[in-house]
Amino acid sequence: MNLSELAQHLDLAISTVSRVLSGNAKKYRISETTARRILAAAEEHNVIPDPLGASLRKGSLGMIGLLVPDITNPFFSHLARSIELELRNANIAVQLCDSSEEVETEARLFQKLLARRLDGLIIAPVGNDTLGLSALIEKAQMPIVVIDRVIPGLQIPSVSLDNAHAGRLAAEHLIKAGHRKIGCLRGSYESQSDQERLKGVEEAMTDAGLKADDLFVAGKGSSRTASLDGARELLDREHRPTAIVTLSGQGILAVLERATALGLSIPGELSVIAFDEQPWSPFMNPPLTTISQPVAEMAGEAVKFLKTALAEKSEVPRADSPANPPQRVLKASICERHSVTAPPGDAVTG
Amino acid sequence: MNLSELAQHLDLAISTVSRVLSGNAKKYRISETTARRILAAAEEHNVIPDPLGASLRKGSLGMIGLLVPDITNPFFSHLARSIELELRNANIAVQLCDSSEEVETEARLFQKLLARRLDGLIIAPVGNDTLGLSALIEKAQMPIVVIDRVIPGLQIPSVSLDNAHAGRLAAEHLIKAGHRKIGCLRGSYESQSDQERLKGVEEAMTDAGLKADDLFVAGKGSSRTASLDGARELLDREHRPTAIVTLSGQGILAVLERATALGLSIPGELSVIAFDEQPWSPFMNPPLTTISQPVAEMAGEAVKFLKTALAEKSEVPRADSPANPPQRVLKASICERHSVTAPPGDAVTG
DNA sequence: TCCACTGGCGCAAACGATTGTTCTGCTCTA
DNA sequence: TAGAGCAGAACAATCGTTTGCGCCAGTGGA
Repeated sequence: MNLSELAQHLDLAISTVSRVLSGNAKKYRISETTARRILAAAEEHNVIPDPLGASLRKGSLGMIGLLVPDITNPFFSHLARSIELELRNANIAVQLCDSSEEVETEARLFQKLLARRLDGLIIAPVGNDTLGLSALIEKAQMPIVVIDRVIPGLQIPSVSLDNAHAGRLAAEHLIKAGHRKIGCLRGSYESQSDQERLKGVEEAMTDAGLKADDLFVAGKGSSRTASLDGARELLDREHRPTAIVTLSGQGILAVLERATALGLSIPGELSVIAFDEQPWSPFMNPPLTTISQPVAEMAGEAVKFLKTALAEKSEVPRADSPANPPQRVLKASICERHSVTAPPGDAVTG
Repeated sequence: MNLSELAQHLDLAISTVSRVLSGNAKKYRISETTARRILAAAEEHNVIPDPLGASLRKGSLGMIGLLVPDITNPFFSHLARSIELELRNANIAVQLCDSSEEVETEARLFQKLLARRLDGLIIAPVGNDTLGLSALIEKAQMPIVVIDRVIPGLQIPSVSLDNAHAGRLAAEHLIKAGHRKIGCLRGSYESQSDQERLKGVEEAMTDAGLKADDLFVAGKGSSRTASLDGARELLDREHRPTAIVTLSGQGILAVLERATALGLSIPGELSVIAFDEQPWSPFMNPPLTTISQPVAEMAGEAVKFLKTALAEKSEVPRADSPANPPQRVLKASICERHSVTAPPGDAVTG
């Protein structure tokens, strides 16, 4: 039963019913009596205004899109949960899209989300701009906030991690423990986060007087097999690195798997540091030293940015260009456990 | 720019534009020439039909709701990903809702989803029916499929695990290894899955001639602290169980944490089996013996059921009662690793 | 007596598409 | 030459709300 039927049933105008049911009774001076009558009848016949009609009229869907590379990755599932929770209170629904860490899929999904005319978008881009995602974002007439990455030269609100700092954090910890040959396992080759983290590692090594030869990099994808190939590339060689940083996702599992297969003891023969911190990190074998991102805070900031963007959109646009879009960069921290020690045959202690 | 503006611009009727843009040009005998002209102009002015108008007219949103207890739980995030992926191909979007394993929140969200007039719903209920969710489901005029649980007496398509069998699987494995005193750590107290798994454990123990006294049960919630309390209850006693099954979620982490704190070696002094299998299970300390659910298959079945339900809905309802709703029950399997061994002081071997 | 005011509500125009029906010219055939 | 038949496109109803505006009746003041 819809509003007009209910109105007819009560012998009232549909407009009156609408005003009461949307809680604007007094604003439009509907009498107590009528309001009650409508409310009661609505309750009885289980009538709730169809949001579709309302959306059409109001020009707002009450829903935003969330595009992540992999909802299975705990970082993103935590992000998703926090975001959904926060937006729920503002009565905004969340449409979920998972790009499987593929840039083409990401681009396709982005288009689909745009076509759906949602109120806004929170997007955690997979990686670089091979497919011109940033151009798409720029053209889109829709509040968008980018999370986990900042797109250079793009005037879009973003919340991200200082990835270079995070990489540096890991590398400095290893260097301090005495390591000279450090390996890095990338996730997706296109991941910009990984590239920046790698840069941080390089800087720390340079600062410590190490050379480019001392840095080993591998990894061409985030799938299990791709990670395993990368781990093999790093470990199945004569002069292997004495420590490895897995730059994202579940790379750490691949390293552990390969090390186990080779009979390498961790941290005795190989030290490891993993992105990101997880609930089970303390219970791995050995307990993992990890780099931890402030997930909840990132989600909170993203939602805040989105809300202000939504508000600005619904206002009359004062000037053509709004104030500089807010960009927030957060810092990671290190969780020291037992997967890092001095390299074999080294007497140096942290 | 919308269709009518484009139509005006081209000096054509909006209906013609609509038909071409929705790909029904030949069905309505629009000439090649006109079709091309429209397509080109649409491309140029970046016109895509607003799905809102279409939805209103067609009475279908092209979106379903997915209500899970905790998207952060790998079981559900995998589920979500599979579901979203499969529905994407059918051009159906997914709205995500996370009930935080709280029955009240779940009920509230369920109402909200109903109010949104989505095309359908996939719901993985938290637990029992204290709040009459099943009644709500029954009344709802909307295709719904229930996943991970079957609601007794409810004629609704469902995909679930044979939880009793899964519990039995775990218990039998422990009994075979020589254990006589078995502990179970529940997640949420209301979780029906956990209750059924527990029942399976009980049955296996009865079958093996063990008594009710030999079964220890604890756990009042799925949060980290609640789990930890449960673990404490099980382990901080004189005559503690020699083996523990964690019935869901991340209970295993709490058991490991408490065991570590108490200096209990696993599996030497305490054997454990965990629900569910995870990518990192093999790399825990010790590598975990787990009970594994066929997640992808469950998601696939759920989507299949939902699709047929959607199709039936759009058809003319032939009879008042459709055929018996499909209910599929899948079996779990056990992944044997190294967290189970004979109990201390026992010579029995598997 | 008349006017101004206001409380209470109805009218009707959007919002943006889809689709059954109708209308206008043709061409073809008898 | 006229009726049939068809291609091509326009008309208009419809989906379910929201909301600016207008209408009517009663009340108080002048």
